[in-house]
Amino acid sequence: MRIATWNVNSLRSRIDRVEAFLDRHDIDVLAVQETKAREDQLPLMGLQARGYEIAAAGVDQWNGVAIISRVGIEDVAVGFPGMPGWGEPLAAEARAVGATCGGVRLWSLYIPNGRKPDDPHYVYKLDWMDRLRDAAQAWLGEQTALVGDWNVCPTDEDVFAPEQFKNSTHVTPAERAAFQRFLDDGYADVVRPYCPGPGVYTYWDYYRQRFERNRGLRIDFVLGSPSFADRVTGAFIDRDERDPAQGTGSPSDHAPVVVDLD
DNA sequence: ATGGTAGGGTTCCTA
Repeated sequence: MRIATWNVNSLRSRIDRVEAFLDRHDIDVLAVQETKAREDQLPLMGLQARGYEIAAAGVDQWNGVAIISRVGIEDVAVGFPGMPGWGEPLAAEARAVGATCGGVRLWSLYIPNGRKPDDPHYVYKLDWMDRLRDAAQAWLGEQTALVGDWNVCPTDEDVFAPEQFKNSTHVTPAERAAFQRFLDDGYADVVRPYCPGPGVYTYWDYYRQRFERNRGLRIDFVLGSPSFADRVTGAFIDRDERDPAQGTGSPSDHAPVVVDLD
């Protein structure tokens, strides 16, 4: 089974690239973030024609997430118990959707950006991560994958210019500690062993030709529970999908991350 | 300290 995660920065404007990506790499399950579409706006026709089903966090928000699967989608959950806003009508901005696909419990996540370290959104980000951690501890015994845009660079090696990010979100000790706690609990970054750094990123800002100069960040991760990690046989970051010179239409600012399971 | 690009929730806001 082959799974992937990709912050597409609008599913509607990226649908041609998404469909081409699914075809090219023979993807079974794709978790997407920043769908920027209501449920009634999702571009389903091409996906359904390819045999995929979709589970989306059904609110009107730019941070929306979804899971696209051709190996079944069961037990869909919008948000997780304890998530800030969980159970409320808008489900806390729909930053998390979980489903069981082909025996794997997959969570498509958009961790709050944080905006600025002195912004209330930064406090919300740290709280959100801790609440996710609380819930995720209960899933360690299952085949669980926490995938998506974490908006955290775990080490200086994951930032093209650490000195430029000194007073920015994504690299603060508190964010790194919040990320590290998932690893301490037993979740593993299953991609890094196959994509060693430095200079390996998943996101490049649109401006200043950051991609062309490989000035990026590594912020998209697949964290696997032990029984999930045991099944991983390979992984890669599809940099070509971030290349404006390749494919149809403009690219997302993130590249997809692909993981193979036995 | 600022600005640069992309997408939508648009003539501004978020990333």
